[in-house]
Order: sequence, then C-alpha cells, then structure tokens
Amino acid sequence: MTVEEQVATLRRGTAAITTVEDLGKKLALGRPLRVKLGLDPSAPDIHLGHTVVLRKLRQFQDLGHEVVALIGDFTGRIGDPSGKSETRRQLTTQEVEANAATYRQQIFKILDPERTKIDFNSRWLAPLNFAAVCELASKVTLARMLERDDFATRFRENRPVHLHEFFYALMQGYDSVALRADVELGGTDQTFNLMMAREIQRDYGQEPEVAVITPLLEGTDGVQKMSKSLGNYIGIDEPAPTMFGKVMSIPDSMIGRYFEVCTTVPLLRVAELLAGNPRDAKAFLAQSIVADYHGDAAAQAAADEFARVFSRRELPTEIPEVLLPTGEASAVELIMACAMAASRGQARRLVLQGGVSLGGERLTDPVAVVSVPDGSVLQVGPRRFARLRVVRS
RNA sequence: GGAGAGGUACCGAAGCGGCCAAACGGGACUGACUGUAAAUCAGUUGGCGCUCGCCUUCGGAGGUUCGAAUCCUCCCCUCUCCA
Repeated sequence: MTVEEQVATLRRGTAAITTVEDLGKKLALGRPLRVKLGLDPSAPDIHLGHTVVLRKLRQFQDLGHEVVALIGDFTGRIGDPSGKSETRRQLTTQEVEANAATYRQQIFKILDPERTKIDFNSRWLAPLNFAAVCELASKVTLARMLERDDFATRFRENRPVHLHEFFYALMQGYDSVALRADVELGGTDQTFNLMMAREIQRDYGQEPEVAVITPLLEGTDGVQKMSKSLGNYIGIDEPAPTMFGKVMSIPDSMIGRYFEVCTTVPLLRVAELLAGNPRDAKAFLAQSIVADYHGDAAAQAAADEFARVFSRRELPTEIPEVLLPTGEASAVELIMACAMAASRGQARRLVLQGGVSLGGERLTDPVAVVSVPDGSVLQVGPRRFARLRVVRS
C-alpha cells in the first residue's frame, strides 16, 4: 500500500487530522509508528461510540504500527475538566487493575493484542517532583489555556476554574513526551488536549505527534452523543438480537454516519445502499456491526429473527416460559404474572391501549377472566412475549 | 464569616394557600400507519380499587390553617457573589 493509500484509509471517518501532511511524512518513515490512545481509568463499558476510535487504532495496527493503550490512572484523579467535575477520588491499585482487565477483555474485541501495549501514566507522573511540574507548567501560558472553550466560558461567566484543571492537559501532553508518541487518537472532545500535547512535545525537543481526531458518534436517538447515562448506547457486549434491534432503531438519517465510522463497508457501496430502501440499508448495517462482535452466524440469525418478529409480525423463535397455577386469569393478572408491567395500573393501561394479546387475540378488558390454554403465547407491546404454561398443583 | 439563588415526578422545568397527582418540554410506553424498534400522527406516563373515590408524593423534621408543593420555624444539601 502506498503512503497515499494509507492516508486515504486512515482518513475515513475522522473529524480532523493535524496534519494530514505530517501523517504522510511519518508513514513514509517506513518504521512502525507509536500510536497512543488515552483511556479513562474509571469503570470501562465500551459501546459503539468508543469503537470509533478503537477501529481507527486497529487500522493503524493493520498497517503495521504499534498501539499504546494508556490507562490514565494518574490523570484520573483529576478528571477531565467539564465545569462540573470535581476532583475524583483516587482509585485503589486493585480497582485500577480490575478496570484494566476489563479494558483488555473489551478492547481486544477490536484491537490486535499482538500489537497493543497497555501502560499506566502513573508510571512517570507519580515520581515527578514539584520542580519538574513547574518546568512542565512553564511551557504553557494562561492565554493559551484559556483558548480552551470550556475554560474561557467559565472564566467569562465567573464560574470557577480550578488551577489543577490546567494540569489535566499538561499531564496528557507529558504522557506523549514520556511515550515519544508519533500519533495520538482522540475524540473531538479531546481536541484541545491533543493540540497541547503537540506543543509540549515540541517544548521537550520531540517531533510533535499527529493528532487523529474522531467524531463523537451520536447515539440511537441520533442527536446526543452516545453515552451510557443517556441510555442511547449500543454496547459491544450486548446480545446479538438486542444489538441488531438497537441499530435498526437509529434514525434513518444516521445510517450513513454509522456505516462510515462503525464498519469497513466501502463508501461507494454505502452510497449505493443509501440510494435504496433505508430499511434494507439499515438491516445491512445492523448485520455488519453485529457480525463484528458476534460473528456472521449470530448476525444472520439476528437479522432473520428481526424480520420474523417485526416485519412479518410472527412469533420469535425463543419465547421464555412462564408458569401459571391456573388456566383462568384476567389480562392484568397474566401481565403481572409475567412481570411485564411495573404495576397493575400500568398493566391495565397496556390492555386499554390495545397492546396485549393472548394467542393472537387482542385482549380488551383488563379484568375479564379468560381461559388460558396451556402453551398459549401472551404478547405485550411489540416485542415482549411469554409462553404460558399452566401447571395445576 | 457575610449576602443571595435554589432543591418539584425518569430528566429538564412551571407552579408560590384551595380548581395540583401537580402545566410544558424531553425521555419512555401503547396504538395507527409503514419501508424498520426510522419518520409522522394520536394516546398513556404515582399506587390501589372497573367512573365518583381512596392512599402516598413536591430536600428533611415540625408548625400555622377548614385546607399547603405553595405561609412560618429549625435542619440538610447544591450554586453564586463579597470577605
């Protein structure tokens, strides 16, 4: 692969590369580059949003480069400034190790373990004495720090900006110095820190790293960035059918975006798919993504199941069984027995709204007692099913 | 230490003595439609009893009142400004 081709590959799905020319130069060196990614040391829970940057790392690995997954166990004590974040509690060694283990287990679903080194920045940050810290701090001016939007805004609005928050970017930059990083990856939220790292490396007499900035992936709502706390995430550990369904639930307008950053489907092919039926494009997308984490067979099965249940409105292949003590019960009682509503009132509403059926027959009266044939299927809403087993004692 | 703002249902945010189980938005759920768990439209969204009703809820504890999320007292927590 020529350098130009490599650059083209690496550019896909990035928000910015500082600079593309520098990247080309570094690639042209012909030696394996050291590519850094900083990871938050708090409990990791990797979702598709995180995979964007991880996939990019994987591309570097496939091109023969080396990745350092740097766990910020030291910087984690400060927390990336967000205006609200307080100084975080220091994680214990055991916690850091446990989280690192989880990281390994999850990131190696994407990264090549052979070309990945895991490191901890406490290794070089913890021993720094105050003189060294002052030297590091002397590299950067206040004006430069205030270029960071978050700081500038808070300063202007008379909201607190703690001095230690400045150290976050400094430490992250020092990490790059310590690692002699050639390239660093990060999301757009890391732009400031990545730029700072370049300058700090220069100040320490190193060639500045190339910053490869990936976009923050929108979640299943298509608007806000994917995050667990917003509940709009697709976790890479989720079961194949769930994952498939969640991908199918993204707004049509996000299909191209997901293709670009979550798959390796050639962009020309993506354009073709987008020109066709969005449902088919999305199904293809869902299947590609699921296949990456669960394999082709599971992805195919998930696709078939989805078509069966949602397109053809048939019963799923696997239906959990619920034991009933009697063959006579009201709709509300059945729903409660299957734990498909949080309260009887909610169950009643579901029935009244026409969302409940037994054996394909819609139940309309919440309290009317109906006979329940053994093995009949209760459906609540579009995707909750239970096979009822009557066990008379 | 002083001054002020605020803590309301899943989240955001109104309400400031009865018409408040609590506006509005988001989310979630259900239905219709469909090309999908997209989009759009409609409805639902504290608990219990099949209207009417009863019970629990508006940071916590007391109090005033026929009646409080709304007034008073004390307490806890968050934020800002001044020192």
